Amino acid sequence: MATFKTRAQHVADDLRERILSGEFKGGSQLRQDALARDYDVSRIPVREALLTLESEGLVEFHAHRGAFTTELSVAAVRELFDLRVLIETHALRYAIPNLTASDLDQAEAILDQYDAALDSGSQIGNWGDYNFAFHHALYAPSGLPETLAIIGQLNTKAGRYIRMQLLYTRKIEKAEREHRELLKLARQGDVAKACQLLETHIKEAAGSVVAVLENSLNSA
Amino acid sequence: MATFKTRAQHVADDLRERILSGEFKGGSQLRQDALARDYDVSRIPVREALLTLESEGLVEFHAHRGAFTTELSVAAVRELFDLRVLIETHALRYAIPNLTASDLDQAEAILDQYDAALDSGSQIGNWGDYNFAFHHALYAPSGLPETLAIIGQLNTKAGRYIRMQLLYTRKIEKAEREHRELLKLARQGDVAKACQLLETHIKEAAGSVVAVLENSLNSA
DNA sequence: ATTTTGCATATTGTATACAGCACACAATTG
DNA sequence: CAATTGTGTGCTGTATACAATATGCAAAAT
Repeated sequence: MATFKTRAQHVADDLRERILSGEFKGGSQLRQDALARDYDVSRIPVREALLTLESEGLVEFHAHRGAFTTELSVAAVRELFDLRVLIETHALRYAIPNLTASDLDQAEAILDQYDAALDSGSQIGNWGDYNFAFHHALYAPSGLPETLAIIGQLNTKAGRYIRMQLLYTRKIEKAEREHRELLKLARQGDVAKACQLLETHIKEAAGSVVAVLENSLNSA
Repeated sequence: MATFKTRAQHVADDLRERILSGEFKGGSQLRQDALARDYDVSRIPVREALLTLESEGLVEFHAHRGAFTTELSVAAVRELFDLRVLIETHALRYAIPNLTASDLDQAEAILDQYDAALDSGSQIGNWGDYNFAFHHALYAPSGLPETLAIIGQLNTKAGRYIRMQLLYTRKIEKAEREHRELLKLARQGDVAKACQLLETHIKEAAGSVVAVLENSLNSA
């Protein structure tokens, strides 16, 4: 496959990472010229990258005024996480009957890998990526590509909030335990319980993000 | 607000219409140069338009090979319409308690407007737009912008299939009756029945699209 | 003092020009 | 003859250059 990556895609990938990491506050203007210098490219691939990020909901364009990072809001968190519950349980329901041993092992491997990284004292860094990789591994066997795409979208949009949570709370261990439990239920093929757990898993995450966010917005 | 429209946006809007209308078969290559001449602009806004359409799922980019319209598939129809049921009933559930008299009147006005256009013997043309406008009017009071955005996405993706259905079947009258009925249930505030009807409404549409599509793919 | 009008400037949006990759077909080698 | 490697062409991807718009500030008018 060797899928070639254009400069625009490189810029998009890196810039997405920077936005999710919180380098830019909500509502910051992203000047095309500055970014172009940053990445040592012309403004054209930068514009294309910004368009991509716009479609992902991380950035908004205003004609002749440029691109701004989208604002964070409590309402958006609530909505995004509600949608995650709705759609991810849907995907999980379809996926569980199709899960092969290899699928389950792969999902477990992701958890182990992350545990190892965590024990070695390294920084959380891209926990969000591990988190999504695990969830994705569970849903993928559903054989529903459009659904997976939307789940991916929701997770990139929610990514900024998830990072916030991890930065300001210490819920990772709890999430990890729930992941293990979720995997166990999936292994047993218990659709109802697995979906139930997934629902509370996501809703609790939403709760702590809202707490963090309300705090940070009040103090601002 | 007077939102300025860039050339890229104009091209995107028109091209989307052309793709949805079926002017391009699935998998057709969209040559940037030709489109640029078509719209009398340079290739840059064309590229940006194509990127927008890619994010909407109507087009796919392959590096250095260009943009192609996405392929149609029965599996995609099933999935997209299932998602519509899941998410649109969710939105409707939240919207109904918030519906004001003015909201309901507005929705009804859309139906009347369409009936008038239909009686005057004009072509179906943009029935898809009316259809979406009506659904959107019902969901908007849910106050869930992210959810509405996803519903919009699903509808543009499904748009190609919906047009197909209308072109090859005579189900519009039936759909219109169901719309009236849906509006009535919404007025009564009967969430359960309204969601039930919406579900069968969408599922039946899916069924007839699948029938059309299987036919057309077999004969190809 | 407050509002309004005009200009200056910075930044975006687009056209034009060029570089680079992919595919097809010819040439070459075993 | 088959497989493989060169080479040319057409298109995409990107840089550079230019046009057009929004914003801020200063000057003028009420």
